[in-house]
Amino acid sequence: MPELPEVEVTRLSLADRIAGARIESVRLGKPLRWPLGVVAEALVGRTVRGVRRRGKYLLMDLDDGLLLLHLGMSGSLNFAASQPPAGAHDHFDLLTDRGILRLNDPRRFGAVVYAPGEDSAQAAKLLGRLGVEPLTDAFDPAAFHAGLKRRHAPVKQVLLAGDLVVGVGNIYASEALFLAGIRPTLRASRISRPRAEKLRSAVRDVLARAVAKGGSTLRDFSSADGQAGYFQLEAMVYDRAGLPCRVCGAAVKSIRQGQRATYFCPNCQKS
DNA sequence: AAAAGCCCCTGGATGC
DNA sequence: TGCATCCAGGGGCTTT
Repeated sequence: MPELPEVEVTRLSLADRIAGARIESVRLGKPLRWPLGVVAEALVGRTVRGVRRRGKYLLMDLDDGLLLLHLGMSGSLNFAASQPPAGAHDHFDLLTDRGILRLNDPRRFGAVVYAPGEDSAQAAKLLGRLGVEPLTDAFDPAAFHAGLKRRHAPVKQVLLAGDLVVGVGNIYASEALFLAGIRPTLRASRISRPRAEKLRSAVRDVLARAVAKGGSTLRDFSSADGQAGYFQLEAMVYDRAGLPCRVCGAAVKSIRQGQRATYFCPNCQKS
């Protein structure tokens, strides 16, 4: 589920409502990617200052420290005045004086990490390897092209890796490459400057439009106020294997790259 | 340094 | 109906 648009939509649906909330208690379900353990007690009494996003991480600024949330493959947040009894996949509740923030994550690839201060080694390690934010001016054509030049892997996998540019997951990588007319298997280093600029624009365009549509709800994503996303209805190639390309009518192809499905139009993306 | 695999986990869809 | 197999929006870690 959650690529940059879904995480950003979650943030937008949550930030204003939770800002200023005082944490009263924490409920833990099964362990997520890393067990939060007794550290949960350190959260009690803290106040939430705001919510930022870095790549696919949500960063909750506290009056003392930082709480990192990652939705993994199947996670979603819900923030409401009250919550039903915790279900089998509700693994983290933050009970505050403004409502309860609940993380539901069936596959448990998500994570909650508490960074007590600026010096949290774990947080620094996780955030330190992240590439540039695609929707900011820091995502500039020259640097992006130079980064691609340095990589010999297929461009789809370079986009997914997240160390050059963050936030592009499996849906939006295929979509951006379609918009740019680039074959996903093309080695990143072989992309010309003009095509790199086209790809940069495509990445920004598809991510921004997906945020505007509330993200993509493939099975169960919803924002923190329960809204589904609708961008999946506009997908040009993702999950459309065998169906006609919306531009030229050729059959969309599906291949596997690094154990993930990739979709492209063999006619619109010749190289 | 970069690339390629492996693995974490659960549930839904498909096929026999 | 039951059971096995494959696949799914991510990414950290280990091995080449």
